[in-house]
Parts: sequence; structure tokens; C-alpha cells
Amino acid sequence: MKLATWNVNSVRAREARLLRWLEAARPDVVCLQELKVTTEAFPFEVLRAAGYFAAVHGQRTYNGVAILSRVEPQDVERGFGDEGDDTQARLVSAQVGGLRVASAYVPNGAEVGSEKWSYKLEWLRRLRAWLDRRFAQTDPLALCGDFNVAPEARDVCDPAAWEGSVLTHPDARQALQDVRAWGLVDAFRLHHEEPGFFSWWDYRMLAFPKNKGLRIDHIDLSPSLAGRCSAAAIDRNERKGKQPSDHVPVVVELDV
DNA sequence: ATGGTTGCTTAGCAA
Repeated sequence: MKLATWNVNSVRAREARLLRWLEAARPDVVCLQELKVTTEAFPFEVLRAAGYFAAVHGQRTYNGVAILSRVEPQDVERGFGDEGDDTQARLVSAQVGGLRVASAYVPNGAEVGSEKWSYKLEWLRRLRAWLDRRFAQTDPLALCGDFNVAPEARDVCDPAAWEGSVLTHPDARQALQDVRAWGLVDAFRLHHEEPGFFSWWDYRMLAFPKNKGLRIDHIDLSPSLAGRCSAAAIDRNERKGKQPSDHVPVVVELDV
């Protein structure tokens, strides 16, 4: 199974590129983030024609997440289902082909110390609580998405320049580590040790041509799936050409 | 040098 995650930064603005990429990469399952569209206005028909079902948790203007799958997703769950804030569409999960897949759009956090920053850290705590509540470590689970955290210095183009940012702050890294301590493994790092692999480049300041990026999009696997992950890659080419997203797809191959 | 760019929505916010 080929499983991917991609923050498309508006599914409507990216529709042509998404369809072209699906045709070229032929993934079985794709987690999308930042749809920026309501569930009602999601392009179900065009994706169905391309061979994909969709489990969608949409929202107007901001956020919005989905799971595309060649087999029909079952048991779709939207949000955490906890007592916390439920106004931002940032999590959808579903059963696809024998495993549980989650598409997550972790809050960016805006600025360290801001209300949005607190919301980001709290959201990551809720994510860990959701894992504790909903799954056993033996379950085949893939948590995919824009985590808005570069886990280590090797995931940052210029660690000194990015020190203390919302994407690299020790508190954000610790919050992600607390999520992963449930029993998740960063699939990309199973296959690549070296620095210089990025999944996001700012639209501004010629960040992509200068390769000033960060690796903030991740596919995290439960132990049983980690042992079945035969390859991982970042599709850097998708940042090239006209009207790219600021993020590119991350792809893994699972022997399931 | 709190700059620069993109998307949604329509002037300002979010990233």
C-alpha cells in the first residue's frame, strides 16, 4: 500500500495539481490538510472519477482535512470527540484496507506565548489523549499530516535562524514527542538519517529556490506498521512549476 | 530590515 500525506493549501486552488499528482504517483491512500472548503463544497465527484473515495471534515476558509482512498473508508470519525473546542476541523480518521488512518492538521501556533500557541500545545495534548482513549499499541495505525513541528535540528534548513520559532520551539517538540511516546515512529526517519530533507518552504523570500525549508509533514506509524514500512520519500518536485502548495507530499510504502 | 507571498474573501487574517 502506498500511503501519502499532503497539505494542499486549498483543495480548490490545487485541484488540477492534485489530480495530476494522483495520476502520476497512484497512491492508495492520501491524507489531505488545509482544504479551506466546507464538506458540502468538497470536490467529491472529480475525485471519485479519478478513482478515490473521500472521508471529509471540511471548514469554510480555514483548516479542513480529508482522507482519499481507493477503497471506501469505513467508520469515519471527525475531531477528537472530547470535551474540548470542536470549532476547528483539524482531524479526521477512518478504517481503510485493514488499518486506521488519521489525517491531522496541527495548529501552527502563530507566535510563541500567544493564545494560538497555547491552543497548539493543548491540541497536541488532546491528540495524545485521543490515542490513549481510542487505540491499543497493537492496532495498525498511521497518523499522518501537517504537524507544524520540525522534530529535530536536522529537520531545519538553518537551525540557528529558526531557533525559538513556533515550528522548532522546545515546547512544541516536547509536545510532539509526548504524542509519539504513545508508540508511534516517524516513518521517514526509518529510511533517511541525513539532514536536508524538507516538506515545506515559505512562499516568501525565494525560500524554495534557496532550499530554506523545514520537515513538518509526517507519517507516524504504530509498531506493527513500522515493521512493514519498506520505503519513505518526500516528493520535492511537487513544489516546482506553477501554483504549487507551499507543502509537498510525503509518501510511504507499507507491506499490508 | 516584523520584510516577503499565497488563498480566502473582499481588507484583513492566517500561514
